[in-house]
Amino acid sequence: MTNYDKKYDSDDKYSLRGRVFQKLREDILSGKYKEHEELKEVAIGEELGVSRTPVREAFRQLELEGLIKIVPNKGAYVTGITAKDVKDIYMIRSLLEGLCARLATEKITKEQMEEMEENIYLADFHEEKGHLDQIAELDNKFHDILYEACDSKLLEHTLRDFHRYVLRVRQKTLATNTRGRASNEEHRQIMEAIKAGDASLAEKLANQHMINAYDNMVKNGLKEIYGENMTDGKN
Amino acid sequence: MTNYDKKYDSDDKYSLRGRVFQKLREDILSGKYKEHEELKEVAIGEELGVSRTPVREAFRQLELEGLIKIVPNKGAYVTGITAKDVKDIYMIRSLLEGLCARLATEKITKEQMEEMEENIYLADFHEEKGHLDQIAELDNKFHDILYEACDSKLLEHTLRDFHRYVLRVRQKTLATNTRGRASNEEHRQIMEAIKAGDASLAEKLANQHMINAYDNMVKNGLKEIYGENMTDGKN
DNA sequence: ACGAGTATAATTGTATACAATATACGCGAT
DNA sequence: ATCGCGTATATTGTATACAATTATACTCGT
Repeated sequence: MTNYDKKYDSDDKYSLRGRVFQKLREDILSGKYKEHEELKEVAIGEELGVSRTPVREAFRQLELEGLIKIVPNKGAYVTGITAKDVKDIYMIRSLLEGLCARLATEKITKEQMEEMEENIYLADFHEEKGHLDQIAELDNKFHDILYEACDSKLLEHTLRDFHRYVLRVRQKTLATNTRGRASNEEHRQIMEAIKAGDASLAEKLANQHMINAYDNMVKNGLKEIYGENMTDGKN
Repeated sequence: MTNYDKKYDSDDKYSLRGRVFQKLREDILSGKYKEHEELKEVAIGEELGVSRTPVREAFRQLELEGLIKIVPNKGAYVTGITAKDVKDIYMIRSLLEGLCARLATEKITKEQMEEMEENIYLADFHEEKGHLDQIAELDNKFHDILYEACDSKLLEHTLRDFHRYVLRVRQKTLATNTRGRASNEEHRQIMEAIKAGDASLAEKLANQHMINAYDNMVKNGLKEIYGENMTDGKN
């Protein structure tokens, strides 16, 4: 019997392809490669000291993650996120994070619950100290815990994708204002609803948490960041 | 200025990689390659008359579509769908198809509306005649139209992914009983809600449409098909 | 007969060579 | 000057060669 169902990271750190994939994803999300920039196989291969083969395979993965777009016989381009895309993602996430919280209410383990409480405690601490990087990291972590707790591989995977997709935008806004405190307070309420076993409440709070996050983004600078595309998202 | 944002199929039909990708996807969904079966690069390359290179790249894409799982240095295996996966997908789809219908209510074009009405009309016809294949195809088509009509690339893409993912299961059950008629009737109600501009009703109906589809699957044979994994999905 | 260890084969991972395609440039005609 | 066209160049697509890893089979000792 083979062990096909063992848990392997699809982006393994040990193959060249995996390393290239991770590096490029990091560089795109961090903004090293800007929107619509063309990624050339040889250039990236030389920069990382590998041949085109693993680079090309990494490209295929990046494309399906939505980070680049490959045009046959032409090239690979970093995908742009329009303001409308961001709005759509938050609408979708609002529903799915709600579902996730609802499911987590019944499925969460004691360890995960503790991790969640610790996360909120730590976030409070760093909020007081004004450690913006840690706050952003803990915010991501909270959602990761929630995704894991819902006990649905598919939902977890889907939410992670969307979450990652908006990281570029989210980090900038979370670090520039007082949303951190409010966000953590909402995390606390979600956590307490889950702890109390109130699935409906947890769902509703998670729904609203996303709506608030989005509203905040719109208020604080989404327009500047993606100004030229804002017309699309006017709706 | 480059035309990076033009619409190209990510699975282009003209490159070898694209053709391999489509062929393998088709073969997996149709059941030619069974669950947990190992796909070997050389074997598939020879069968299709191509080298390993395009096959390997197609594999990367298939993995991110969730159809196969690549274990580093070992091989590529067709992923199994557990009963729990199916349940999760329908939960997710219930929410997202609802969102899709809601958005479509405001965004649908006259052409799409007509296409939808025609779809339902045709489905009625084939239902009378008992043309099971056409019924299944029209069912898929209805959802495709709806996805397009919501005017959200991301939501459309997400829903298409899930839809495709359960095709293996869905076809079997839709073709074996009287769900076809009920399904088309629900399509009609959704369509009329959209036509009447009642977004909330359209959303609610689409939600329920998915729940009904799932319930029907459970009643009619999901257990047989994925019997050995049903315990996971007990919930 | 059984298991450890090792050689052998099969398979994937990576690099390179070659082919096809798209882009850029230059040259000439108008 | 501008447009058309052909050649040169760059870039991606594919095939093949080689390296590394994993699976298999066999030998040998007990």
